[in-house]
Amino acid sequence: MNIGEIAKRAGVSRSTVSYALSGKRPVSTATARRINEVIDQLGYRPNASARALAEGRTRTLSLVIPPAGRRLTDVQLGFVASVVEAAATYDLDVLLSPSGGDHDRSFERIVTGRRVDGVILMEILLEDARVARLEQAALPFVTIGHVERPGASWWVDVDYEALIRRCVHHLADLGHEHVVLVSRSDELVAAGYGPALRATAGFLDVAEQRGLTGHVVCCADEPGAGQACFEEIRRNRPEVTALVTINEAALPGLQRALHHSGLHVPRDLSITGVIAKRLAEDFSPPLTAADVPAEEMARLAVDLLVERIADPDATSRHALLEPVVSLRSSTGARPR
Amino acid sequence: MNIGEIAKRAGVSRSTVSYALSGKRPVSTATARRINEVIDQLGYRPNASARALAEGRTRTLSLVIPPAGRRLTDVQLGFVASVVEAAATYDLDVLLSPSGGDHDRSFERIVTGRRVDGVILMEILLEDARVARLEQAALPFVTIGHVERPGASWWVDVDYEALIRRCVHHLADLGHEHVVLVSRSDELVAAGYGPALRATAGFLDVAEQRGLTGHVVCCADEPGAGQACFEEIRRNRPEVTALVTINEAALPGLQRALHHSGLHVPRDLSITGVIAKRLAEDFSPPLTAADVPAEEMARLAVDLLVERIADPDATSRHALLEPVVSLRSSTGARPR
DNA sequence: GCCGGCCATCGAATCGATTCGACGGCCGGA
DNA sequence: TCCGGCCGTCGAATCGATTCGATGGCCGGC
Repeated sequence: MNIGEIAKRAGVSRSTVSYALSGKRPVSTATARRINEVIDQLGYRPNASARALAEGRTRTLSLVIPPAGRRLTDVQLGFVASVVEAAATYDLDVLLSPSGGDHDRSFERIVTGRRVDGVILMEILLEDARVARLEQAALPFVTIGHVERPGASWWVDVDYEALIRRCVHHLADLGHEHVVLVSRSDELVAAGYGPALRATAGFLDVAEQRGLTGHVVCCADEPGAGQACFEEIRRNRPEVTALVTINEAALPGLQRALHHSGLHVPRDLSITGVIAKRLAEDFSPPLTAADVPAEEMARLAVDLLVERIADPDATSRHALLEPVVSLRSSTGARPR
Repeated sequence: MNIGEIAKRAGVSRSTVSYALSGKRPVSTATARRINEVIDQLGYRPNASARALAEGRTRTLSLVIPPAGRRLTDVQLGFVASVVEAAATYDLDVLLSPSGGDHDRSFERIVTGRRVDGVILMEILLEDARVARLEQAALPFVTIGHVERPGASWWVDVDYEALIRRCVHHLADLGHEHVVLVSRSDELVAAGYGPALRATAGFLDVAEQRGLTGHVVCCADEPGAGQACFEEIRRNRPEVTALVTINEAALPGLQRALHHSGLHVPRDLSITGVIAKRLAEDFSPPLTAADVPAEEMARLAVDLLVERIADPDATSRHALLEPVVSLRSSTGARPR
C-alpha cells in the first residue's frame, strides 16, 4: 500500500500523487478529488522512513533526559510531557533518550545516525561533552540550562540566581539572621551543574549584603537524604530559622522530618526556595516559593528548536525566565 | 558521508562495506580491517532513515502515554523511564506519543506511517479503539493492563483484584468493620478503566465475604480531590476506620487532610492500598501497601514486544504480576 | 593439467517516497 | 491560422542503505 498503488488506482503517476498531497505544485481539482478518494478509501499515509530519506529530515526531535537510575524530579517530569505536547503542535514526534555521562550508545546512535532533526538537552553541565558532540555533528539543539561562555548557543533557563536572591531578601526582610541553602547532590555540584552553582552564588552574595550568616549544604536527590539533611541542620546549627531549597526530590523527607520534629512552619521555621508549583502547593503548609514554569520552558524550547532547524545559520537565541515568587504560608517573621 | 564514501576510500564496493558492518556474509580480514579503519577515521554510521527503508523496520518502539493534560502518576513516570532503559538494551529507541481518546494525529501518524516496529500502550480501557486500530494495522503491540476477552492478546498487568483482596483481608484480620476504597476518577471509571473496575470487584467481594461494610468512592487524580474526598468520608461515614486506595495522585491531599484532622495513623485510622513503593515510603507514616513494580513491568513489556515483533504469528503471551504487600506502619488494630 | 567448488567481492535491484526537468495540450492574441 | 505561454502531468533521478544473484580467482583433488 504505497504511493505507486494509489497512483495506479487513481490512474495518474506517482509524482502527481505526491504533489496532490504536498501541494507543492498545482494539481487539477478533478485529479485531486480522484486521488483523495482513493487515499481515503485505502487509508493511505506516506511511509515515514521513505519520506525521511527523500526529504533529508525525520520530523522527529530527541529529548535527552537524565538516566533512569537517577529519578526524574517532578519538574522534569512535567517538562517531558510538555515537550511532547508542544512538539505535537508542529506535527513532530519526540524520541526519548537517556544520557548521563559523556556519551552512551543511544545518544551516539541518534546523533551520528541522523535519527532526528534536532535535540533538546536537559540538565546540562558547565562542561558538557554532549554539547561539543552536537556542535561537531552540526545537529541543531537547544539546552535547558545554559553554560557561561561567549559562544553562540540556544537555550532556555530559569534565572536561579535572581530567584534565590529574591528568596533571601524576603527572609532578610522578615528579620531572619541565620539561613541555610539546601542544594542538590554533591556529585551534581562537583560535576558543574549550573543552577546549583548559580543559586549558591546568589545566596551567599545576598546573605553577605544583608548581613546574614548563610550556609550551603548539599543534599542527595532523594527523600531519605532530605530527612537526614534537615536533622543535621537542626543538630549542628540550631540557630538557623529559615531554609531555602532548590532540591525538590528531597522535599518528602523534609516534610517527614518536620513532622517528627514537632516544629511549626512558619512559626518556628520558615521555608522557601525554587520549587515546582505542584510540589509547593502539596507541601503542608504550602510553600512560599518561585514556581518553575515547566510548561512554558518546554514550549519555548521547542519553539526555539524548530526555529533553529528551519534556519541553522540564524543568530542564536535564548530565554531566561524569571517566574514570580508566590507567597503561600511557609514563611513568616523570625521566631522570638 | 554515506556508505559510498566509505566504499570509495576503502577501495571496495558498497555492498562489501555493508557486509563488513552487518556480518551477514564473510569478508576477508584484510578488507574488513581496511573498512573499519576508514569508518573509525570518518566516524561513519549508517543513516537511520535509509536503513529503515531498506530493512523494512525502524528499530524504534512507540510508548503511548496518557495525554499531558492529565498528569502522569509517579508509577507511570517510573514506567516511562524504565521502558526507555529496557529498550536501550535492545538498541531500540522509544518514541513518546500522547494519546487519550480514540485517535489523535500523532497516534495515527505513528500507526499508518509505519514509524515504529511496535507499540506499548499504557492505561488502556476495556473497550479501546486504539487496540482495534493496531490490530487492523497489523502492528505488534503490548498493552499495560488487559481487557477481558477471549481473543489473543499480549499484555503485562498487575493483579489489582488479588492485591486489593489481600489488603481487605489484612484489614479484616485487624478487626476493622467499616472500610472505604478510594478509587480513581469518575471519568476513568466510567470509561471502563480495568484496574479500577477489578479493584472494586475484589474489594466488594471480600468485604461481603468477611462481613464488613465496604464503600467505594471515586476521587479525581489530584491532591485537592484527595483532600476533599477524605474530608467527605470523615463527615459522611465517621464509622470508617480503614482506607484502601489505588489513587496515587490523590495521596498528597490525603496526607494534608490527615495532618489537619489531627488523626493518628494507624492508631485512629488504617491506610493501605496499591501504591508505588516510593510514594508509600515517602508517606508519613510509611504506607503498608502493595508496591507496583514499575521497572519489572516495563522490562517485561519490552521483552514481550520484542518477541512479538520477531515472530508476529507466535501465540500470545502475557504476565500478571502479583507483588507482595509490604508491611510498613500505616495499618493497625481497629480503634477502641 | 584440468576441473569443481568455495570464498570474497561486485553490480544491480529494491525499499517508498520527493523533486526536477520536460512535454503535451489548451487558450488567447496577433 | 499560427505561435507563445501556461497549466497539468509524467518519467526519471535521487536519497542511502540492504540483499540477492553472479562472477572471478584460488586451491585442492584426480
